[in-house]
Formats: sequence, C-alpha cells, structure tokens
Amino acid sequence: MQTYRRDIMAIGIKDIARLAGVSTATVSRALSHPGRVSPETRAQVMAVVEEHDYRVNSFARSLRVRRADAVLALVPNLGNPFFSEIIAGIQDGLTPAGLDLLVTDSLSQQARRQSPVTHLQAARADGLICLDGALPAGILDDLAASDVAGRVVFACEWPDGRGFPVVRSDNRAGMALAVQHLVGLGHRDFALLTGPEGNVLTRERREGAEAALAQAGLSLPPSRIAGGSFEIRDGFRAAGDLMRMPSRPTAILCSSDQLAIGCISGLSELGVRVPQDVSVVGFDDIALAAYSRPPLTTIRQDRRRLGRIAAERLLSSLSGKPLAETLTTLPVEIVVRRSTAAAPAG
Amino acid sequence: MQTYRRDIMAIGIKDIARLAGVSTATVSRALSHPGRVSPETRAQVMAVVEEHDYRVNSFARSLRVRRADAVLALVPNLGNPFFSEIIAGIQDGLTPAGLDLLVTDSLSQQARRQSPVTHLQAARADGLICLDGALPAGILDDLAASDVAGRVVFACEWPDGRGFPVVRSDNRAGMALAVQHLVGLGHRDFALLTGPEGNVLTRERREGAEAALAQAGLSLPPSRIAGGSFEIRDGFRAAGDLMRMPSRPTAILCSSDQLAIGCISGLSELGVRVPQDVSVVGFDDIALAAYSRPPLTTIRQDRRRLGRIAAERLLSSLSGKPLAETLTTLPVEIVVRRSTAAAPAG
DNA sequence: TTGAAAGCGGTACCAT
DNA sequence: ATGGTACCGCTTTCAA
Repeated sequence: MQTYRRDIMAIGIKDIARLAGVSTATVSRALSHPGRVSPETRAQVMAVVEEHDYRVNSFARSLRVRRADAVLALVPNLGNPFFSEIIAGIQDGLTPAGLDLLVTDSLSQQARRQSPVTHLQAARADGLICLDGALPAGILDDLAASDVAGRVVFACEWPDGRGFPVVRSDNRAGMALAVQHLVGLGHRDFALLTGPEGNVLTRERREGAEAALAQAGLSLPPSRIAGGSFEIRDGFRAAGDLMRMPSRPTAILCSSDQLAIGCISGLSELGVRVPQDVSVVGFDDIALAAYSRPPLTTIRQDRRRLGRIAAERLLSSLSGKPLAETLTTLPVEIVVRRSTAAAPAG
Repeated sequence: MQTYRRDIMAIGIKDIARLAGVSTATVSRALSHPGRVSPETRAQVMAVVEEHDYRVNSFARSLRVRRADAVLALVPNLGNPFFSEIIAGIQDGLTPAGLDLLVTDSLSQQARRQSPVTHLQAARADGLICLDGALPAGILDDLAASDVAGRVVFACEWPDGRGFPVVRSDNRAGMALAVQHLVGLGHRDFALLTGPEGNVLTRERREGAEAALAQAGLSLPPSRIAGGSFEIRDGFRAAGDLMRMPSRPTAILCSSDQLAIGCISGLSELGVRVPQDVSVVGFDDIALAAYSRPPLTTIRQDRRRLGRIAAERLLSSLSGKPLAETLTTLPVEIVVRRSTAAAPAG
C-alpha cells in the first residue's frame, strides 16, 4: 500500500561494536544490562553510543525479545474530549515503565475492518486498555481467547459478564450522592437524563439513581427519563421535552456534565431558571463545569487516576502477577456548586 | 525494565506454509502481492490463513521492509481536550493508508528524557506530526537533521523560522473577523485575552487583532492585554483584572473559547452582563461554545480537517512527493451567537 | 509460478 | 567479563 521507506541507513549495533572495539554482544549488554559489563568497557561503549547518537532499532529488539513495549488504548471516539484525561492518565502509568502508547478509536478500527486483537496478535502491542464497553460480541470473544487473556483491561466502561479486569468509577454511589443532595434540599420530583441505550454507564447511573430514590421513598416514572446520549445537544433537547410535560420535575439528574450543560442551556432558552425553578446536577466534573453559568453541581470522578490505575493493572498483569481484584471501583465525590438549590415552595 | 513476554507463540508464516503445502515465500506473496501467485495457490493459502486467524508479525515485517507503518503524534498535553479533535483528524488521515497512530505528549517525553526524534531513529515511527510549537531548540535541531527531514510536519502550532512544513488555521484572519464584527457593532474600547507567552498562536492572534484594530483606527493599549494561557481559569481571573480598571472595555477578544467562557463566568460574578454591558468573542468554536450562557460568538477553526490534512501532507512527504507548499493555512469563519451585541450607548 | 536462502538488527546462550 | 553465533519471523532476490 505504502511504498516509501526510511531513506538512510541508521547506524547499527555492529558499527558501534567496531568503533568501540568490542563485540555486538558487549554493546547490547552495555546498553541493556550495564551491570554485566566492566565499568571501563561500558564507558567506552557509551562514549561511542553518545557520539553517534545511536538508538536501538526497536523492531529488531522487539522481534528478538518478543515484546513490543507498547500498549494500545482503544477509545470509542477519539474526537470526544471526555477521554483525553483518561488517556493522559494511561500515559502517566506507562511512562515510568518505559512503554509507548498506541491509540485508536473503534470507529477507525471498523473502517479498517480490523479488531484491536489484530494489534495484539501482530505483536504491535503487548496489551490493550479498552475504553469502549460496547464492543461487538465477536471481538469480545477474541479478546477472551486464551492467547490474549491477561493482556486486556477495561477502563471507565466495560462489557457485562465477561470477567475482564475493569477499572471504573463508582457510578452508582455517584448518582446516590446526587440524589441525597437533592433530597436534602427538599426535592421530590426528579427527572433523569441518561446516556446512550445499552451503555453500561447509562445503566449503572440509572440504577444508582433509582436505588437512591427508592430509599427516599421516591420513584422515577418512565416519562421522567430522557436523554439517549452523553452529548450536549441531547441535554438541550431533553430540557424541552421535560418542560413540555404537564407536571414538571424540580430536579434533573444528568448522566454527564455535557448533558447537564446542554440541559441548562435548554432550560434558559425556555425561561426556566436554574437553580431557582429547577436544580440540575451533572456527572464527571469536567474542567468547564466550574465555569458554566451557573457553576455546575456535579459528581467528580478522577479520570486521570482511573487511566493511570488501568495502566498499572495492565502492567502487572503483563508481568505475570495475578490481579488482586478483577473489579476496581474508584470513589467519586459530589461537588456542590450553584446549579442546585432548595426545591421551590409549592 | 520490563520482564514479561508474550506468553504463547503465535502461529507463524512457517506454520501456514506447512499447512498449505507451500513455501513461506509463497505465503508472503499471497498476502502482500496476491497478483504474483496463482489463483488456486492463493485460495489455498488464504484458507489456512483464515482458519488460523494468522497475522503477520509486524516487527519482523517492519524490520525487513524498514518501515513502521506508524506515525507519531506529539501533543503538548494529552489531558487538554482541545487536541482530541485534531488527533481524530490525524487518525482519519492515517486510517485509509493503513498506518497506526502513536501518541505521546511533550511532558512525558521529557519525563523519560527522550526526544520524539528517538522514535524516528529507533524506527518506531515513520513520521512525526507535532502539535507542539514550543519544543526546545535542541530538539528542533534534531528534527531538522537530514536523516529526519521530510518525516516531520507541524500542525496547529509551529516553531518560528525553521522551515518545517506546517498546517495551521488562519489565526490572523480569524481575529480580524472578530474585530470587524465588533467594530460593526459600534465597539471602540477593546481588550484582548492572550494565550501563553511565547506561543505562536498567542502572537499570531494578537497581531491579527492589532492589525485589524489599526485598520479601524483603533488601538490596544498594553493595559488592555491580559491572559497568559488558553485556560478557563485565566479567563476568569482576567475578567476581574479588566473590570477593575478605571475605563472599561466594551469588547473583549479572547484567544480561545476556554478563555472566553472563563471570562464570561468572571464577568457574571462581577455583575457585568454579557452582551449588554460587554461583548466577548472566543476562538476555536469548541462543542460547548454553542451551549454556554450566553451562546458564544466565536471563530471557528476546523480542527479535525486540520489534523487530517497534516496527516495527508506527512504521508505524501514520506512517499517522496515534495510538498506543494510548506505552509498550509486553512480558512476560519466567524460564528455569531449571543455573546456579542451593539456597544452600550455612552 | 514457485522455492531456497540470505539477510533485516538486535539479544542471549554457550564458551572461553 | 567478553566474544561467537544461532535465531526472532518475515520479505525478497535469485534460480529453477
């Protein structure tokens, strides 16, 4: 397909060996196992290495040691800024171990009619961190295959009942926090803006909300559930739908900050005041949450930490240590700002 | 450093050859140059390949063909969601060519005391797309070295006077658009919120604003220039600084949407109404811009397209075609929403 | 059209 | 501590 090739021949280990007056074996050792070489030899070799700015050809090395020193992160959609923090966290976890990060999104994988498993099988990556919980069953089967086992961890999202290791935020507890906050403020009429149908986060957050509501003796009629994606525009649209109903909710639980911001925007357009008329709470605590108007009350999940921990889990799994726990649930907290207030009297 | 290795031995080309009753050469050809193999042989080989889900070991292949089929994207900061659209665009440009995307940020590169050049020299990537215009001079020297020439393109940001190929938005024209819009609305008192000191975008946008202002017979006194980063919190802070001044601006040009949103947030806290008291315009048109309160008037740059074009430029440079132009400047447009209005009488 | 075999650039075993 | 060398898995002449 491609026809180019690296033009110039980079300097190789043989050149270094010749220049330093030692064997290639010694150069290799000086570089990878400095302890196994006499200090003088090492110094000698390193001098030549520095002088010529020699770099080990990573393919030759990987071919020999059967290791890529790279991890693949699979994101549902690269264009979605929500994932950037998690990716940054993954990078944080990988960097100390000297591993590289490969990134793709599910969309372009499909475009190439490839599965992320290809990368593992083709030895391009040692492991996979998957941020997409909605992979097709066929791909999940591949991922569960023995030759790939122990090289995959899910982060943030995950597929159900597959037994993969997963690192996630405590989505249920988060929604419970939101409900309790609102109930404490006197709210009784709730609505919920959900994420996409079939998404685990959608389900967990909904169930978390329903459970907490039930505990307060409240419930969520189907007519009070709207949404269908995590995106702003759907929050905007849902606000209209909700306000058009005969009995209006006084509190809206949103499954993402984007949804919440869109919702508030929609409410404003309709002349509904937040938080005087209705309170809204988000989920995620994205950077903008503190600066939207009004500043958003939301559930903070530490996405960077989530990414880092996922990377660390994968790394220890790769080095053969069995994971202490398959399911790691990170705590969340509520950040009360000004999009929530006491329920309007009446 | 790492001690793990891929546990199982994946099936190799020799196995396929044996199973199909042909030589490895034929298997290789059947896979890479189907035309050079008889239809029967090809079918025979492909059957075995499919059956065992065989994948070419990419390292062995890359070692042999001296090509990585991967491109490295260097982002200043992976955690910054601003870049995700560009990355997605790069992916768009790479996918049709079958190339993989490696991603790192400048921060973790430094942490590893590596330069992106290492990836190129170590043959891990065929080319580099750099979104960081503020690389240290030493690294830029490396990038300019002959053995790396033609394998680098800058996108969005770029270093000055180095002659690297760059793909960017028309930052000056964008600011000019903003100024003209505001001048048309009767504004005479401008302020500018800039990005970080030393950043090219900061400079281009400032110069664009100043030039357009000059053309309208207006100017921007130093006291009316604030900012110092593209981030929300600095927009928030700058709003305070600006409003504390004896003579207040009626229009604030922001070098990013983040800055604009922070600024509006800060103004609101001070009781200053947008757009009745002051108009503010952003730059970028991020997804949230349309949904902030008030919806943000801003300069739209097509970040996805920018990424895609950068990838395409790199690809053609890698395949030896000289670039038609070193500097590619993409058009921007103004999106008028509701954060701008006629200057208050007075 | 097909096969034999020589590497690609390292690493690590086995001697010394 | 060091060197010789087989080999990692694939691609690509070169011959047949």
